[in-house]
Amino acid sequence: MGTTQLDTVPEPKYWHLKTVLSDALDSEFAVGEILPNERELAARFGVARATLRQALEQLELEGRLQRRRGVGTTVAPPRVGVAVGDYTHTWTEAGDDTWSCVDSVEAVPPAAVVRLLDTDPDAPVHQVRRTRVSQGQPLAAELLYVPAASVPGLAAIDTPSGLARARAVLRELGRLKLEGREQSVELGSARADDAKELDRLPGAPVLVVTTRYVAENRTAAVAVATYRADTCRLTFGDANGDANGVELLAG
Amino acid sequence: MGTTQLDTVPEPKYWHLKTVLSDALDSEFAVGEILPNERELAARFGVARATLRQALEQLELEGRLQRRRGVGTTVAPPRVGVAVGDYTHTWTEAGDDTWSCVDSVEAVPPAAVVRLLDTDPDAPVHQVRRTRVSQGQPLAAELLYVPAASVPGLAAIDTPSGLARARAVLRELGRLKLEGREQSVELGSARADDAKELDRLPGAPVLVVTTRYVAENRTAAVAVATYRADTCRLTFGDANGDANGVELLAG
DNA sequence: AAGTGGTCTAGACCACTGT
DNA sequence: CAGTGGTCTAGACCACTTA
Repeated sequence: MGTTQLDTVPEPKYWHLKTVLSDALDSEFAVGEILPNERELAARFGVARATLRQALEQLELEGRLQRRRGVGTTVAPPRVGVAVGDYTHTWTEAGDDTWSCVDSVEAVPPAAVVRLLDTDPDAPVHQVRRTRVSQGQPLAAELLYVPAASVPGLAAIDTPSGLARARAVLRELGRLKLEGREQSVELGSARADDAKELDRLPGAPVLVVTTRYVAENRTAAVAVATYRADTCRLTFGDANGDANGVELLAG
Repeated sequence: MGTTQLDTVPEPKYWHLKTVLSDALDSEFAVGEILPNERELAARFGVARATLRQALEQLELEGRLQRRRGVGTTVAPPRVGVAVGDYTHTWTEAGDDTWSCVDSVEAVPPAAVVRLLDTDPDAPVHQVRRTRVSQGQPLAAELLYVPAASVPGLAAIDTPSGLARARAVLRELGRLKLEGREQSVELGSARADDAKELDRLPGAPVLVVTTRYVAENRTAAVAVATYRADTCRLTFGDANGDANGVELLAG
């Protein structure tokens, strides 16, 4: 298997520390259990606190730990599998694991989104903010960009803004017959507003899912959803008949 | 748009620094250009080097920068879109953007993979190592787990190990008629062996794509591919007719 | 050999959470 | 309030690349 070469390169301390801690998590700790605080752990391992933190950071990145300021470091449960590749809950708003609207405004989208929408760079579009929650835990925050052309039935002065308006946009969007969809996933860091929805600090690692919805041979809408990278595993089922959206890839 | 509230919470220095640097990258630097070194940048902004590094780290995570020890920090090109959701190049080995075999051994897979394979926990399986390269840049390292039952035509003593054996396993695997596939994406950190293939340091952030191949109502194989999170954007096309695997979501 | 980013230290203070 | 994790400093040394 792996290179059994005698490490000519000495392993960094934090890397070794991470391995030791990881093993300890498997054998000596239960999910939800709280670890000794950072100062004590650092002392116990004979390293500076910064070095210990480097190890903890990696373990949190891998979804093994959860750190909360003022509280402590706890052992994280296994990541939740979140379906992002099926059509079942696209615009609907019902059940435990679906999107729920927050609000809506009309504004000019960022340049990156304009490229996908192929609208006028200065043309305002409907922006609908949604969040996805499962089992009480916030999973994702989304910003949906809907050109006015995609919701012709929506009177501009229908409702000024807010939740009612968001629902109105989605209702109109539901009339469209989707012909296809393109998605991409990349690593990002949470913007301040998203971080707030996700109950994380700004800059927290997130998986950014960009979806381009195609209808009538045009881009009907673009969604940019940021999922908590520490707690989520995104699933793209191809031949699975899972009823609800949240399901594990493993048994 | 953004909360225009007067920040009751003072912004961390590294966060503000990141914003400033990000803007500078957009306006004053070209792709591939080399930045001033960390010590000088830190002095220029009047912060400790560790603080500056925290900002650089985030920008690297977002794919804006590329740091190489002994060389310097350069402005990264936009992320490459990598198709992971189509069937075209599954076992084949040809062209610029495909998998190329490295070697193969027979060994007992880790527990997490055993759960997906539903084989005996102690039963060895064929493991094929592959790498995915595009435009000279390594994109991903993969470990394919193939139970002996999926490749009945392969004599156990066909070839001892190495590249020839890897090709033999894939050839036999090609005889199977795939019925479906399940994929998941999650954030991870590169193991030492993967990091070497990806030309990164151990612990570098990666997107781990786990694929379960289904044939004849059984799990034919499981692939665990780790993509460089800094340089890759994974695309899951649903209605796109892109010929080659590497294509942008945007135009 | 010089210059780069990567690791590590031993402190300090701040922001947040609970009681 | 005491205790937690988050930020920040000013140094030091190491590993690596390039010339």
